[in-house]
Amino acid sequence: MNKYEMLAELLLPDIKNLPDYYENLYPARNLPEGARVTRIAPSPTGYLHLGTLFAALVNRITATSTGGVFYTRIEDTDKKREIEGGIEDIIDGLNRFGITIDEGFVSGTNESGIYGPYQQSRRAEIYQTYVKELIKQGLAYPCFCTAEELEATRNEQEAQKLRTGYYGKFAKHRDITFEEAKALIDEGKPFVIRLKSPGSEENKIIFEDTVKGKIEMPENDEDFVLLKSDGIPTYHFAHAVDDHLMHTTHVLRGDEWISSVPKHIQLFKILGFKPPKYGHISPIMKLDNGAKRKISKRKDPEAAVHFFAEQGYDSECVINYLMTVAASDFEDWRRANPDASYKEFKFNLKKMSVSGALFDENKLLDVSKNMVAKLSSSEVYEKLTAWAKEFDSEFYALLTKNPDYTKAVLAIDRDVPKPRKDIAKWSEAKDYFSYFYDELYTPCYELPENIEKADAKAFLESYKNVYSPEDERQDWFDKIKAIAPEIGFASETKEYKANPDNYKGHAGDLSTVLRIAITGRRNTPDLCSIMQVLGKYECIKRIDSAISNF
RNA sequence: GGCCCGGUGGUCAAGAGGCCUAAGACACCGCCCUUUCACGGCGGUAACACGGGUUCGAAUCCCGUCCGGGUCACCA
Repeated sequence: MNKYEMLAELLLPDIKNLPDYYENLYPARNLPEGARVTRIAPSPTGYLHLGTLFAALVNRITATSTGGVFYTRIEDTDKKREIEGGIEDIIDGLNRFGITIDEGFVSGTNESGIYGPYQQSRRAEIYQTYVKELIKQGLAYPCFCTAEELEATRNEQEAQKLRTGYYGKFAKHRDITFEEAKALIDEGKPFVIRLKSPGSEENKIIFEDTVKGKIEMPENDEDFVLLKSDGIPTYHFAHAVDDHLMHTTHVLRGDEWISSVPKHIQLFKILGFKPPKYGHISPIMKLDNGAKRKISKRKDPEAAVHFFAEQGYDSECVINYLMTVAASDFEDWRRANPDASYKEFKFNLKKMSVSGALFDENKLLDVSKNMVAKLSSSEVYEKLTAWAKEFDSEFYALLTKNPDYTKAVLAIDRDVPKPRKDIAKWSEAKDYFSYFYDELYTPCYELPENIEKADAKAFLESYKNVYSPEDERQDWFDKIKAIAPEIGFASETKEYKANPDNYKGHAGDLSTVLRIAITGRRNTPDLCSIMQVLGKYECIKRIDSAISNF
């Protein structure tokens, strides 16, 4: 045994396997040419974040459009930050948005796949096996520096305006001998394992980022930590080992990782692994006091994906919105394929935006409106009530008290060739449909400026006498037109426009009066249908009330 | 501060040296259609960060400046 081998035994005495054991355990995937294997590796430190959802979408769609595999792996190597239920929250959250997972944690805490375990805290032995091999080859070594010592050298570097970090002459234990290490271990000193970086800052590495293009950076020369003192790897090391063993072809992650690519590439090289292709996704930003900044968990409610559920955005709408952000050609495709699932879209990483996009709620609203307008009234009923059940029990009770009535309400202007684009998110529905429910309805008797109160009253008085709840559209409007001349209004809009001075207004204005009397607002779906749904008793009641309140 | 990445209308963006008098979408405004409300159609306001090159020609290539973002942990 040479010195390095002795050191390896001293440091990791319990590791008996050789890397080959794992290389054989996790054989190459049997996939067709061009199939991409992607993954998302969240750490269970909090609720599902918008950025995580976005990254998951990009990975998912990349795998599906190449016939590949998308899997999840839990990066729980930092026990301090872990929160209870974090895994389920993220995995189930993904599923709720229709992101299906082929392998790894597929739902809740259910794991599947032959490349597991898919949780880093249960893979310690695997990482240690590879680290041990590195130590044997003199490519890794123990470092006994304390946090204070590290802090001190950093201060020193800053004072001398030098690059901070554990490298070169600042790598105190780089050449530690077996004897020195043994003495320190016998004293019970904790240690980490660091890489003995063969890199130099003078050298440049160039890599082709699948979304950002060619990137050139100085080679890594830092002896960064591979294994923490608890024997658990850092992200960098776990990434190299896992993505190699799980045969990931494309690592698509947030661009905050871009600066550690030199470390990663170096690791793959040293370990003798073939590096994956990297694609760095720009974060979704937010405008804050005129400045663009990455959306933040702490400050922005919309950072938590839960926000969208609460607001009543349909999960599919959110995904479609995210697709417009992810792929600049998605909207064109959507126009050409209005009814297709986004999953059929041929996604191309190169079409991704290189700079971070601002989160645009208007756009989300628009995407949602268009999608909700396509829903049938029974689908709307299902989704609306499901939402209300979870987030607005009072509204839910109202909605479900008389399901047939609610369905009739929702059917207005809906199951038709050109549906109304009105609701974008379910939380808007309560106000939007309020006049259908006495418990929610607050009348408003404000007339437009061009209509006199006396005329409005006179019209309503006449209308009340001819109104019949059975009237279909044509009859319904004919009655309004018939009354118009009696009170100085034109029955035809054209007549009025031809000679505006001859009339007080036109039949359209009178329908506005009726609309206000019945619904308290000037903008609603088809009034005739509304009156049919409301029924005679309610309509007469509201008309009477309007006559005395105008 | 070092190292990276980016900068086209209010927002998302197309754009790979001449097709750019710069597309499209959202938002906003106007008009038209219309038996109400919508839907729809048409149109409008509005942009290549700045300065130098290279070139017959630059939004596109190069350099610098400025601005924005990221990163510099035993966090991921």
